Amino acid sequence: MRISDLATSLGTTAHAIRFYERNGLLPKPARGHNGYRDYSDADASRLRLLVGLRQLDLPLGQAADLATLCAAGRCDEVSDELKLVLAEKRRELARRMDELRYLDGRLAHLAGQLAAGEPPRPLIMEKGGRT
Amino acid sequence: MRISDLATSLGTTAHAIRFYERNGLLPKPARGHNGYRDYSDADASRLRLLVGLRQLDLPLGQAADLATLCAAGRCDEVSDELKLVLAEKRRELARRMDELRYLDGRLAHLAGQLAAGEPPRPLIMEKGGRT
DNA sequence: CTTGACATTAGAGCGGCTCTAACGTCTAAC
DNA sequence: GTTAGACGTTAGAGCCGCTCTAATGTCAAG
Repeated sequence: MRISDLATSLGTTAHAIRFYERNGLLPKPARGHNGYRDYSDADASRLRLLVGLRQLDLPLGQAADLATLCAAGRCDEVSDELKLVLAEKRRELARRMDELRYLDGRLAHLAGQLAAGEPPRPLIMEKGGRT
Repeated sequence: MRISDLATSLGTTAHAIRFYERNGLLPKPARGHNGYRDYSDADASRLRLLVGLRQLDLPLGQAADLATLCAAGRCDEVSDELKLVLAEKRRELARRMDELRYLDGRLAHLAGQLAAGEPPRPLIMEKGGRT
């Protein structure tokens, strides 16, 4: 299987796959007589796991480590690790959502001020303003 | 006013301020006899606006442009521009929140599967799997 | 034979800082 | 007068995760 077929089938790009390989996150695949990368099914499922974990927004290094572990036949350990990782990820996500909600509140407030012709106080201080 | 006083008073860092200057986003301030940067009140309020806009998560370049415009005495134009920018930003924020919610749903689902001892299907395919 | 789509590589670029190294200068205490 | 420690200066590398480019090679179809 060639690189862009693999990329397409997993919803990523050939560029990204080469990037992973360059950075040692994927093993170097076999090469055809022309030098093109030739991916086995095992290569493909390893990459599928990596891509899947990335889609869960795990850091690339962590995703790669887990994919490696699973490729080494220790998928059970991956599952255990994943339980912890997912829980932490959800907490992080909750924090992030709070931040976004807070920011949206600020934007809404500011937009209201601007619409009413008020000066956006937190941003612009009047020249002579004493307080 | 020296750089780290300014930084502290605006909730940013001396590093960041120098970074802005290096990249032409802020004018070069006066220097004391020792070569230290010496910021005027006008410098400070310009930076305050820049920092404030950054806290609204506007892109740095855009924040700097608006701060420059306001420093040039055209704060009214800034207000007008800001109305549009904020509206777009809120739409972007809404999209982002949707993404996070979707991701959280996936994580929750997957965590449930793992807790039940099921294989995390979208990630790991069985060897002999025919479908 | 040509066209066009694929492949190869190393390396730069993105945003927005953050940090480092290697150095100069100020202030206060002794 | 000297010393310690907190500040300042600079240019440049590092972070993340790609994304894109340039310059070149290979292949299948018409």
